[in-house]
Amino acid sequence: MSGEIERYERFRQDLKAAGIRLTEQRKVILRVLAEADDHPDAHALFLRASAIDASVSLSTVYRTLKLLEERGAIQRHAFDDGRSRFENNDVEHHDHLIDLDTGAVIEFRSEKIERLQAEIAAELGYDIIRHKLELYGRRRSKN
Amino acid sequence: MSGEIERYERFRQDLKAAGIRLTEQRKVILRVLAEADDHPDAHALFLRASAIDASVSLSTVYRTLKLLEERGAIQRHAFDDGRSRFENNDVEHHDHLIDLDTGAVIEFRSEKIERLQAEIAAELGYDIIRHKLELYGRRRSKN
DNA sequence: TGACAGATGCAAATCATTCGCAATAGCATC
DNA sequence: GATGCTATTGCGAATGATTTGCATCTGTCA
Repeated sequence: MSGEIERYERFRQDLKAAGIRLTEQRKVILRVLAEADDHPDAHALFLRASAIDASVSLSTVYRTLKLLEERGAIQRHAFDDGRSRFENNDVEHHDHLIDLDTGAVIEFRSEKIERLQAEIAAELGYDIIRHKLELYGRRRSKN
Repeated sequence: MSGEIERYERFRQDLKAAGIRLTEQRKVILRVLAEADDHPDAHALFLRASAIDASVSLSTVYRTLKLLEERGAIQRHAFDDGRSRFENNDVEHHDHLIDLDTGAVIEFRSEKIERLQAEIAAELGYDIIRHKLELYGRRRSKN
């Protein structure tokens, strides 16, 4: 995927433009995030970053994640397992289906559901800022 | 609402049938839950229960909540504010719209969305066990 | 190259929740 | 109604994820 490099560059530009220092640790974390195509939690990202540069601390991982989340560069998800999981925010919006047996996360998107949500909120007098749709399911047995 | 008394009785019967002791503390917590028509967290429930019977501890509130959740008598929700909120499980299934400014929780239900979710899961080869749909929004300005 | 504000690592602090343990109290039995 | 066994309780300590205080370090820009 060349998308990873683009992603990394986007992170980089984004921080630069905001006058935020591009430290060695941040570079490593940005790289790890850019390469991630799963939904890692803070500790997993810390492990991946540490493997590249041992000077990266868990605190900095948390601080950087918060920074990127605030700038809208990544998304934080709170699935039902307690900790937060992160994902690049440059992809098209989608929802998640979590496999209850394996913990696997499958992404999907339904235009119809998006539209219905907006309609429902409007009826209730609200504008949706964001939403969360998670399906928890089991693989359908093929009998 | 006379529903509260029925609810309380249902909790009571449920625990009794399972051979679980009906302690003074549990009675108070069951009552508080039966009376709740909002989505209180553990600490809020603890405060309400303490007001009735000071001998109720936070630990017991947590233990009782877990007990009732496991027995399917109440539902646990993990909105984006970190802690768990609880709600009676005898009401019709519904989803939630959370007011980002006030924290208020509005319940709604859409048959269409329910159906679409099942369709999507089926296409991906899954059966939905449960799902979570939360809309986070702001009151629409009336101009 | 120097200066300084922003960033870092570490350890300690939070916050919600759980757990260990000795003391207590349901509840079935006598 | 008393007795005994075990589930349950309150307390405080432990946990796990995340945040924060602080002394030290390091980008960045002049």
